[in-house]
Amino acid sequence: MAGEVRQLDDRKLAVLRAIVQDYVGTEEPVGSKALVERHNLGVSPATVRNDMAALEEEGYIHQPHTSAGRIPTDKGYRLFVDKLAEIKPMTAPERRAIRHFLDGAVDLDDVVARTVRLLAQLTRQVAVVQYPSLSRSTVRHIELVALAPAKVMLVLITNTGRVEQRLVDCPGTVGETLLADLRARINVRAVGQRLPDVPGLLEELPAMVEQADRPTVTTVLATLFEALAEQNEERIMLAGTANLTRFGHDFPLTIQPVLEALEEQVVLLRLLGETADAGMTVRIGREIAYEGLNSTSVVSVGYGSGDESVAKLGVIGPTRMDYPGTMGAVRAVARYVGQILAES
Amino acid sequence: MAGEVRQLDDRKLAVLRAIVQDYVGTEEPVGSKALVERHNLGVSPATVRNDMAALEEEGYIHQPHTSAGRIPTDKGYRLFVDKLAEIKPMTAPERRAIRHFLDGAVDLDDVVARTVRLLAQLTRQVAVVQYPSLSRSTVRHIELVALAPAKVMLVLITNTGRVEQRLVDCPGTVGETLLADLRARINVRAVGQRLPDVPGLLEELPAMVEQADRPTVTTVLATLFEALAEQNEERIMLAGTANLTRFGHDFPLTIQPVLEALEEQVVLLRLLGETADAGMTVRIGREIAYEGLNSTSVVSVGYGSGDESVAKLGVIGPTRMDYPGTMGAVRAVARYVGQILAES
DNA sequence: TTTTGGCACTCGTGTGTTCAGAGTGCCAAG
DNA sequence: CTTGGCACTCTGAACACACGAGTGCCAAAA
Repeated sequence: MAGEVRQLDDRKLAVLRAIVQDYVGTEEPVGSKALVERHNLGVSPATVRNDMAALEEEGYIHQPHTSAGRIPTDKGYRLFVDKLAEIKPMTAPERRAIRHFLDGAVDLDDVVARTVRLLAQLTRQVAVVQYPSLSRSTVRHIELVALAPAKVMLVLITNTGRVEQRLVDCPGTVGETLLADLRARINVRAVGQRLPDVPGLLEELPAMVEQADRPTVTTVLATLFEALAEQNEERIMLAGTANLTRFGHDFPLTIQPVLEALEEQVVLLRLLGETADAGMTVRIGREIAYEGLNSTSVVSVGYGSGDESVAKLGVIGPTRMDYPGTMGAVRAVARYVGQILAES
Repeated sequence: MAGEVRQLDDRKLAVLRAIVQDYVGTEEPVGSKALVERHNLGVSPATVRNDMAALEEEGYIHQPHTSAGRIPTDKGYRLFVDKLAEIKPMTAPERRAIRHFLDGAVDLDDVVARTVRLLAQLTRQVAVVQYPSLSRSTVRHIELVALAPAKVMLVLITNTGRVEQRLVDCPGTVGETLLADLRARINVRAVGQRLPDVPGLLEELPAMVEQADRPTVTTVLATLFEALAEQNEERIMLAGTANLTRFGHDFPLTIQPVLEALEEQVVLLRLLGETADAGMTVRIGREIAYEGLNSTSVVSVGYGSGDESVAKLGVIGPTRMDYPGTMGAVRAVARYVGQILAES
């Protein structure tokens, strides 16, 4: 085959870039004449028309009706994002605003709440932030408290500031000595470890205590493991749904499936879950597995306290979105949230 | 004045009722002819027209344009709700479905989540459920745990299953004896009490410990009081926003302010807060204080584990909603949630 | 006094027509 | 390969027009 992807010369790429930029700006199909007027391409409309024909042939753009301008296709946006666009860095005032906005947060809930609102405001789209998930974070402290002779409260504190507690009904009375011993043994092994690794590190514990205490220890550990494994606890926060009103002109049809998708935590979690661990992920239109979101694009990225990403955040908007700007905002916000988490 | 509210005779009321019912069903202005056809009023269209003129005179209905049918005004809906409508009880299968749907809940979060989804589905509108609020509930247990020499974790467990925890930085080292003493004293006084009453009951505590420990005790208590008072923690859960797409035909204009309002937890909290403690509250259109919701109606009611209402839940929909049905669903769901909470 | 039928009037909606403008594709010349 | 010219297509706005639903009013009937 003479090149499965026919090579597009530079000018054609420039034309595509211009089309994307103009269409994102005006929301209207863009014609050859308007193009040469707004961008100094140094060629005539006729030339641009030829290029457009080629681009359409390759599936990067298409026209709604015969006598209309061109609109980028999903494939066109894809090429734009991959090859033609630079992530737009935030301006200094914007960075200040972000910092200022996030610095006021008092606890983890507040950090997430502020982040999601900020992101929605910055991008003027729908923002989604996943709570720092247990499975990626590490143990800061594990506490055992006797509430009654055979009742123990277990508290798990993670490095992301999350606290989980469980009540444990033990098979027999639990002495304060045993509890203190257990507490010490658990913490010395678990603190600083990633949550999924903890069970493995505590396997040997039952064997280390007196025969009589084993059932108790096993019970406590079982509850702890359960708390550690609790994947259901992956929560998500949403903001900016009002921005959906700026979606398109053909309203209810476009917006309803999106609203429905946004109500399904499961869908959103999977959406964020598919984000690459490193770098930013952009999914465009049909690339999105969930059908209801087929006319949207998702820009998402991981964030975390160290270099490690502990959760994801992102933005959902129309495929016709300002990719460079959105990507810049998403990246910047993720960074700052990471810093905030690291500090606390 | 010869009666500031002119008496409307029975037939006029029947006409109003018919207008409301038809308009809710068809979403289109209803004319005199259509009315006599669908409801057997036993009079001619001309008579109905006279009644309509009277109703319009009194402000219960109005016509969008000269040659159109009539639409109920907020005042008309108000009269309908107050005098003309009976709350529609749930059918047996519906009740079974509600019960079945809510019975699977595993914890408080889950109860609220299921409730709000159920309500949205049942009414096909936007549902709002407030978490059982701290201020109405009572203390089940308060726990103090030493995490470090001068660091104490405070855990507050309420009868509604809610858990709040706080880290306390103490002015000096905290001995285990002091902590145990404090824990016992606090619990003996606070357990079973309503949250707002607790501070008053613990006032005397600092005076009961040794001089040297007073700062510590004061600090711990301050944090506890803060947690108790935390009104911000009044959380809300939302579902059914996709139902907004069935709002009206003049889309973005109607829906945007509503979406914005729904994002403001504060607005929703105030909205629910204004619900009467006993009985169901229906607010219609302009009766709602918040401007963005002026073209909606809110049906809300308190729910709780005992006779006591601990929180509110409700539904937000277009003023043109099926009031009897919505009120029936809201009442039924509130009852069942109350039962579920009482059981757990 | 209330109800009813009749009638003229109003006005929104849907339909068809026209027209201008934007945009294209193609072709032949530069 | 680029460009200007040209014929062609198609949308959307503007306009006219007829239809029909619905009204208000009035005089007669109950």
